[in-house]
Amino acid sequence: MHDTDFRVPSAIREMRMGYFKGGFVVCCNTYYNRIITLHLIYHAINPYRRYSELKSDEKAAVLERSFIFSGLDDEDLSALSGLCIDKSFIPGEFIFWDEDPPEWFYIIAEGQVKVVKHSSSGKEFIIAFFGIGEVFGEVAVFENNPYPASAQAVGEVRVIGIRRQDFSTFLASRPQVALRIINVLGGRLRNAQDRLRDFAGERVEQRLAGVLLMLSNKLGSTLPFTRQEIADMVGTTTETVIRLMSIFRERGVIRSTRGKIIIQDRKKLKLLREGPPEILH
Amino acid sequence: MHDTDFRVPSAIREMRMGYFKGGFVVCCNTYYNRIITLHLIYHAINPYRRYSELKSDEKAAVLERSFIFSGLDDEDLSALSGLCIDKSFIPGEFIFWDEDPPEWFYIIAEGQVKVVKHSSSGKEFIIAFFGIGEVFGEVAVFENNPYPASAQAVGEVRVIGIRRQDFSTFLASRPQVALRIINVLGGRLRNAQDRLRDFAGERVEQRLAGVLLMLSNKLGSTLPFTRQEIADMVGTTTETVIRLMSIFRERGVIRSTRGKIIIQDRKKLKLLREGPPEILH
DNA sequence: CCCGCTTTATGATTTAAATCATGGTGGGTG
DNA sequence: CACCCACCATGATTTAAATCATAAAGCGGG
Repeated sequence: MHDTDFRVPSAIREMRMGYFKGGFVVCCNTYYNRIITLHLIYHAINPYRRYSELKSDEKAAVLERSFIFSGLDDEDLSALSGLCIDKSFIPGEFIFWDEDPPEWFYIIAEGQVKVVKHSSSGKEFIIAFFGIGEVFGEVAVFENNPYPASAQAVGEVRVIGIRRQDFSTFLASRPQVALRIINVLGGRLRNAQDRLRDFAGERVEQRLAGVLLMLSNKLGSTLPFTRQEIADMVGTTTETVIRLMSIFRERGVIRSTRGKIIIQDRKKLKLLREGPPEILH
Repeated sequence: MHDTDFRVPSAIREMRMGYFKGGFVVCCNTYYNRIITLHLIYHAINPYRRYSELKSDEKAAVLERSFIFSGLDDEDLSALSGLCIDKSFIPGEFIFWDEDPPEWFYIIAEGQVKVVKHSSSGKEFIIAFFGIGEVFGEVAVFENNPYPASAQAVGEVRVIGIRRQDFSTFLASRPQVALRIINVLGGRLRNAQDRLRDFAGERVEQRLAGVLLMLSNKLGSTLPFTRQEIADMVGTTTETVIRLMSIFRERGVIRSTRGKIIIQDRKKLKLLREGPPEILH
């Protein structure tokens, strides 16, 4: 692990006034005669980051692997890859921050990225995980509004970035790419709305089951997450996740080791997501 | 209300048994040897609905008023309006159901539409309200997946519909419309993610304040909703909303009459949304 | 190999909100 | 007009989950 290790929630919990802690600056803000705590978290810039390590054809290969650009012909691909730069990030480093101006649009070449938001009380909520070939930061870029959330590297990450303006002009003359983007956005919107419904109506047990299923659809049956991270995705506390996971384990739904969860029985998990077990009695 | 035949939502089709209760039909379905109760709602079809009441240029006028199509020239507008039909719906009637195949893409010409989802326990959750000039059902259409939620008329509603296939071909050659749609989807995605964060991290009081603010941004300071509807948007119970609204009223944040809420003090509402009052002590 | 730190684990207590219960109110309708 | 029904209101009770507390198990580094 590098010397810059970022753990947000613990640092924020007891904050009242601005201070530095573990690479972060945590501050408070007065607003309408009341004190509202805001957390602005700075991060150290990776001193070893280098640009333009990938050759143009390597970039094109990455672009081609992504859903959005996979339909382009060679000419368009090379034109686009000429616009790209690549950046690498160390584990835990933030690629952009909530409220940052939307300069870049990113495609993941290597590693995984989590997109998070912090509630007013400082709790972290993981909106999404993205893997190789997926894009992120796109909403802000297309709307030309500040990023609506922060993006953080999970493990070593290498991304390809395209400037907002360059991408807009590229897009204006490629309707098929625009249609792909509409597809991606539609899928994400649907996903977000499903989760919304779950949050509004369902119990934590069901939401947990839903998140585990969603993750295993994406990553297979072995999930490299701690209970803490799962809790941040489900929107609950670590203790509650640990308790429920213990129950799941007793019932043979999952197995787990430190920092890893193995899903053993997807059928049972689906049942848990669907209905309250009380119906059985 | 007119009593006529039912249109059966596709989710109901594979149900085994069911019974009526207070306007609902409660169905049971066997699934992995367990009984899961689903509450699905039948509705009457408006027997008086007529098609093609609007003339072509009236349709064009509606299209032009919407954000998505406002940039089109007259030629495109008239081409598009030729593809449209219009339908009217009575209060409470469903325009489409969750899981229905996505045949139509709609623009609201008159009235308001709410998009809802039902949780596995049958509770309704209102995902969004749309007014004149706004589109809905678009996610399903672009993805060619079943509608992810149901759309229900609030009051008398008239919509303009475009067939999925027609719209796709129209879109393929109009990148500027595609860009508009990307914008709209982006905004909705951002909105959904904000709400997700709120649901995960914040207390009901804050979520209620957030929903009231969101609605008043859209509709002005007089909101034509019952406590029940607000509860469905916040994802809580009617009683809780009534209690909190009473407190809000005592504090001078809102006034209300039957089925109507008047926002008196937006600043206080913003405070309520932001932070837990405990910080004061 | 020990020390410190993160993760996992589990019990006890508290609390926010759901649920249950009961009653008032206003507005439309036969 | 009286009746019903949807809406608003409030109290009492229950419950799911957060919070508080404590500790064991893994793992990594000096």
